[in-house]
Amino acid sequence: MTRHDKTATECATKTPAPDASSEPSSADLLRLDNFLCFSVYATGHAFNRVYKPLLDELGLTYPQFLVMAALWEGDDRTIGSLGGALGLESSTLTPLVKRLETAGLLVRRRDTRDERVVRVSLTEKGHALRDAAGGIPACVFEATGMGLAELVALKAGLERLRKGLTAYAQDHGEPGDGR
Amino acid sequence: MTRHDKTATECATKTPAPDASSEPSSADLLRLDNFLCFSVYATGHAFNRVYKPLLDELGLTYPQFLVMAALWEGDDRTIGSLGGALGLESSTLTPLVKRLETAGLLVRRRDTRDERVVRVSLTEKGHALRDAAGGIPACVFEATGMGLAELVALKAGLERLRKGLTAYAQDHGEPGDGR
DNA sequence: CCTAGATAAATCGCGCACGATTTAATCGCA
DNA sequence: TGCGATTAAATCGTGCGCGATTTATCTAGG
Repeated sequence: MTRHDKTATECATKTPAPDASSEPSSADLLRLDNFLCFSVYATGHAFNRVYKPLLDELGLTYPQFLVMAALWEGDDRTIGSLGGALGLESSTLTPLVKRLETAGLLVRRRDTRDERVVRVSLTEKGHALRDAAGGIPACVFEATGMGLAELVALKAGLERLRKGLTAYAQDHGEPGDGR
Repeated sequence: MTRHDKTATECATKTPAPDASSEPSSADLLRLDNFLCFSVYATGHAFNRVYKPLLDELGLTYPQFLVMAALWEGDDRTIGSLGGALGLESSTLTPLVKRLETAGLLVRRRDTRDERVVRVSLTEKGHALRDAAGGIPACVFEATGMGLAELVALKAGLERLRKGLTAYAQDHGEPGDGR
């Protein structure tokens, strides 16, 4: 109660007055098929369904695959660094990485310089998996049924969107410590 | 074992031979920042972070909000119909809808014509919530930091992509019952 | 030194999300 | 009519994903 967040009502007041008669009604604005966020949400699920059979062969889930990809790019990283790259919290990564360790793909050990941080590094098996995963991008590209140029443009738009949303969440989500 | 899926290796064979010296290497193809799927994945998380404080006021999670939006669009729907609209399984929806019922936003009752199906309909409170949610689209639009035209184009691209991925998953994911 | 605050992971509880299975009702067809 | 096949939800087990809290370690200030 004491906390004073920006409310939906506040935002609504910023909506330009409904002067233009051709403007969509508020009813329309709440239609599911108008939601960009729903497109993103559902496309994420669709990607997952394409990846699943491919990743099953490797014994990975999709988030696990992303962690492995991050490690193939740069080995011997901390949990925090992985979290930064993937946008995930330690509460998500810790158990996920432990599963990858159980699978023998990596090892976790505390940094000797600073015992707080955990360094994650690939095993031989973890490195080897990269070759097995080599065919996946081509598969997924084929699955999109779209041209390379379109996909590149789409990705650029998404990155812009992501940046905007992240900046906004930073400003409006955090409690008012304007540090 | 007996099942014979299309494997990543199979797909990989469709990859043009690594002859062209200017082609991106397989190493590049596995770079995280080249993954469109990662952009989609991370943008979904970013949307969630923007929605969370807004939906907290309504006492909804993001998937719950989508279900409510679907019901605002068309009330008295079955679990299956909701699943079709949102791309979710009954195993996801059943508990989610039960939580919305506990919150007093809707009621579930079995169809008298066909006792297998469950019909979900909004309560007074469920309808009323629509007004409280009215400001959200404007908030989210503001959060994107992008223009309307861009967002519309982005959504169109995503829908095309989703359609492609879904079609592919249908063909390649299902066991070979080409009935 | 040694303690107050900061920092990195880990832990806990909750809610998705799915595949596989189960339960219950309906349909089809001989 | 009756009984196998189909269909709709529900149930179960596993793995994300997050916020809030906890634990362990490090850093600064006195």
